Amino acid sequence: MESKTQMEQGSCPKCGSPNLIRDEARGEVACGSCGMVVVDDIVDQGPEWRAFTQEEKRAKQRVGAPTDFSHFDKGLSTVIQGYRDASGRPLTGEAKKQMWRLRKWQYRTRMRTARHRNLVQAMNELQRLSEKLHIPSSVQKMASVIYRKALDEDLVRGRSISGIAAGALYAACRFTQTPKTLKEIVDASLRDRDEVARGYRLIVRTLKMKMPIHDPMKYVSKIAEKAGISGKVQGTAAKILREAKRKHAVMGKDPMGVAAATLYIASSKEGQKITQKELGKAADVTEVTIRNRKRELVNRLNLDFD
DNA sequence: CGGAGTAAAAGGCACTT
DNA sequence: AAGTGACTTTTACTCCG
Repeated sequence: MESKTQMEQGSCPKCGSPNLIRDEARGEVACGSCGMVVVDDIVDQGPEWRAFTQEEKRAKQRVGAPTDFSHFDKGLSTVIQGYRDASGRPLTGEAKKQMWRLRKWQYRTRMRTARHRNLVQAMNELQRLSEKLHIPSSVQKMASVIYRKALDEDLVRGRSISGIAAGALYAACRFTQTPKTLKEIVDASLRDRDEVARGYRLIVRTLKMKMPIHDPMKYVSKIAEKAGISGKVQGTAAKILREAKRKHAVMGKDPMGVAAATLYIASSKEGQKITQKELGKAADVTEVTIRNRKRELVNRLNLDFD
């Protein structure tokens, strides 16, 4: 990841130095002399470009850090504190009570706006990811509900919004059996695999989500479409897969590999041969994996295979 | 070239410390 | 968060038709 920094117009409000540095990667402008962060909410939401093909998308894609709202009040807010007046005398009675109420409300509104800003950012990220990955809006909605819950459970504190958001989206996909791999989401995300996976795991654990088992069936049509395989072959593949599931031959294996292998068997059975290489490319697995799954399936299901 | 198969390296994941 | 161990996939290679 590249971290671009450049000089910025203006001067530091704290020390007056004109030596301001703009850091794109962190999304902030800081003073080069005293280090004070002057602006920390440079907006960098989704991409400003458009792409019409996957290749173009991949080529144009860059990585940039999201807006950092860790200082949601930009360090400028005043905290009403102490029970003394301006000249240092202790407050009494009515004034003290009033002060307490003020503080309470200030605290509440502050929390609310913090939460609100966090949500705005998270929703933007969910929107961006969903669009990029062509995720149905119902699933996106579910992801935002999950994110809200995660926020209420205080799971986001100390972690990145985009990481938890990507985790929530993956959770929504798994829950609704939407065929998206973790890898796909990670590739679209600003965060790395570890972070997204961690977020996902955390969400599943704390929200006690009961995930349906990863069903290779869901990937059959997806891979078939990508590889240009006919519906007839898909049907045959589905039949093989059902039988395989009945014999518990698919557990613990990469669902993509299993789906690709059944499609391979089905297509040669139907006389519409497709190479393992092509199939592997569509399913994002290697030929070896397809071979291994294929061998396993042929053995377990006693299929006759030339 | 497409495919079968294998050993070794590398990659998840569920677990502990 | 880093280490461990069982397990899976990938890499790289050989051999076959």
